[in-house]
Amino acid sequence: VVVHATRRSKPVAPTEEGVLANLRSLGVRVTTPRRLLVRSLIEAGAHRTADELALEIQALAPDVHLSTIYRNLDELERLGVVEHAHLGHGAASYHLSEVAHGHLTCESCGKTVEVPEELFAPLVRRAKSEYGFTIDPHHFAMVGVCGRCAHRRAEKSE
Amino acid sequence: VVVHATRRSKPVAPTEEGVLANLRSLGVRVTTPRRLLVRSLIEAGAHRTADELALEIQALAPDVHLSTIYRNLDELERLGVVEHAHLGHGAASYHLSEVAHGHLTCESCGKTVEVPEELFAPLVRRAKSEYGFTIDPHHFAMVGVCGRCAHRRAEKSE
DNA sequence: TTAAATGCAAAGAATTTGCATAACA
DNA sequence: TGTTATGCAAATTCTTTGCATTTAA
Repeated sequence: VVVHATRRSKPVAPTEEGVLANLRSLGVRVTTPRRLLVRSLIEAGAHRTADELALEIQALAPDVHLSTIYRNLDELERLGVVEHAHLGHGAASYHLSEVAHGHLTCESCGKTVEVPEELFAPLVRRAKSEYGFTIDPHHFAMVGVCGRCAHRRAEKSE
Repeated sequence: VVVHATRRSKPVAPTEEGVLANLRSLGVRVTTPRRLLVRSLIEAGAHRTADELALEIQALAPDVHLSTIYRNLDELERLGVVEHAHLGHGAASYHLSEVAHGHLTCESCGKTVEVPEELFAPLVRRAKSEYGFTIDPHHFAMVGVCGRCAHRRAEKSE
């Protein structure tokens, strides 16, 4: 479950045909599994594990194998069309590449909030100047506790 | 490999007997596997995967099983003596609980730099005020590229 | 027609669990 | 002595790989 916590001037929403045309231009063949994968990623509008994508795709084409999905996600990631992030202890989450953003994942309810990259700016800046380290703030989520769960916990302990 | 990038007033270094006494006081039995695990964690002074700990421990007591190490790490974590962090795609890293710190892990060379928690302060503050989200900055590393690797890459592309 | 992509089965890492046995307190 | 912890084997979860077959271009 992903809550989009930020309104920003959104890029033109990717379309299935647009993404596929892009793939064709990169010399990648357009196959049924790929078409369905792109479709699921667009419709998801959020993060999906390989397994979740498989379920959606297999509803339309039962033969598409999980390994094909993994292979295609890797391929699309190599091409810069897709990214994955680690939002917690379990499986990786995949989503179409868009405007850079970070992730806050609640340990308690599992929800992930997307936040604008600029929240990470001070951290990124200091890591660079003090440690020479260039942070990629997208790949691993910051984990913690969301407001609702914190509130619920506070009530419980009263 | 962990580079300690920060000098700070360090807490009293934990000793094997100290940690074990603490465990005893918590009603936990002191066994050979536990003693060796605590010893390895202290001597490591750094992050170790369960596997690495197993190798060190099995050099002294070959029968200690990896599952015992996982169970004990879980147990010690529940007691607050140990913490784990995800520094990249592979296995989790375990270390004794100490002063809170964050992790910067280089995707290129795999080295991890420990940085003081205060670097995360602005991010933590804004996540709290703008999204009601309480970040735990220790559990997942920020990944990126360290200065040395960035430098090496820059040279290569010249 | 032919290189690229697929489905399937099987392997692989990391971690967890069930259970009979061993050992701390 | 009575739990608690252990060793072992087997199961689980997530992901990758080898290979014969199919398919897009």
